[in-house]
Amino acid sequence: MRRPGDQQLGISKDMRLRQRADYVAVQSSGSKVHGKHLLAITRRRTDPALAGRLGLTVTKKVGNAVVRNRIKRMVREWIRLHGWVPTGWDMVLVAKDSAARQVHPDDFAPDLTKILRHFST
RNA sequence: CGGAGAGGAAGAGGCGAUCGCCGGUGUCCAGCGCAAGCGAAGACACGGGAGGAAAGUCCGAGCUUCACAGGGCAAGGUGCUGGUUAACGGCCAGUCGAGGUAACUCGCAGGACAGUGCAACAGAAAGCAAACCGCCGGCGAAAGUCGGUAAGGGUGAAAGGGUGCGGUAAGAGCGCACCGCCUCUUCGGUGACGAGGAGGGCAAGGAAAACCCCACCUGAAGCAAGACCAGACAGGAGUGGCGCUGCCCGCGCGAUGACUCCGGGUUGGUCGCUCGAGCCCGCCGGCAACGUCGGGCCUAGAUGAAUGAUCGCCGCUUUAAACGGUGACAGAACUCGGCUUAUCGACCUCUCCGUCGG
RNA sequence: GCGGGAGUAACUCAGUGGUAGAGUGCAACCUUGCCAAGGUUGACGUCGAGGGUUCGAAUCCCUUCUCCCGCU
Repeated sequence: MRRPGDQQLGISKDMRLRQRADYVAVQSSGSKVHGKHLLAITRRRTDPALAGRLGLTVTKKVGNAVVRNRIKRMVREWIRLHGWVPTGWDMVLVAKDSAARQVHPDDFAPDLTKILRHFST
């Protein structure tokens, strides 16, 4: 049971993008924010009360399976500890080649704080 | 002590805590049911959660579909022998050949008197052999010419047994000895083959990772296979056939059906999906690979795809010291048996060679 | 995950055991008052990488790397 006031840190299945159609919808009509290692594409959901959803795209060009998994885990962990995607939004993060050389979740902090600040404007 | 060879086993170092992710079991619970009971979503508790290569997809199988069972051709694969296995191109033991002082390692290791082709250039001649130079003999004053000759030179990757002695005009398996080769044969071995004996008197070269021949093996496709549920849509044209998909035979199916093309709709869910030729220990059989039997264990099942992050202590390591680093190759996708490739730092066992000491 | 295909000059491609070729491009020269076109000549290459078979390998065999395509 979650008590009122607690910060929610878990991420369930309805807080992630899980269908190809969702990715296509965000990538075709969302707005883009460039970072050093990441590209963010954000889009408002139809109902602003729905939970924020995150999708991660790391192509084979970036690295092998171990590298791609590590990038996803680091980015997902940082966002989980910093409030996740705001309610009512979808966001797709695309890793750039330089993301493969990062070794710690905080290495993505400059990009991700810039991206999260974008939601408030 | 130094050098070398063979094999084995384990590893994001260990313990604890917190925040998360994935699925499993149990409890509570809406609801269904007369009842026994079943049990959605969610919450809580308990325990589980990447590798030796999970990789490349190079082989072999299970499983599923192609209506059923079959014969022939074609195509492809394997290739010393004997075992092993569900099967294999794997593994084990041996044979032969090559390399190494040795331990040991490496080998696509059948057939070239079944046939067809190939060998550029060079060279006189390259596959029923052949006389350029040379050597020897006859004729001739000589140039030369006619013959003999494969020991020598030269060409070539390769020149039709090798070495030695005899022999001869010079030579030549022409003769002899040893080695090689071929045929027959004795003994040992399941066999590959080995050890010998007798004879032949050299004809029979290379290459089969050229075609091919021989022996053995193979139906095709693949979990995106395939089965079911829910939902959506709009039909039209053509072909006489279609099916285990290259061909033939045989067989079967077939006009509200089949196939092809155009157009339209969907891109959801459940099952398959993890208990299996499974893993560990022990006895016995076997040189071994492996097998019989007994006991114990349950060990990821995701689907935009889960193993991560933070903190404390200890260990290792870099450094003057650390608040630094924690390693290499690399991430399950139906499941097994192999092969191959990538790779860090240590550890253990056995063997060989050299040196010194006893 | 499964299935299939390709790597040869700067680019596009031939070459299927015997000296690596063509076109475009590049450089120099000729032609022109100058440029283009045309002509002549030239440089161009670890045949993706490693190992093997063969006297000899781009070609045959094995291993490996990179890229591309198809299947829900």
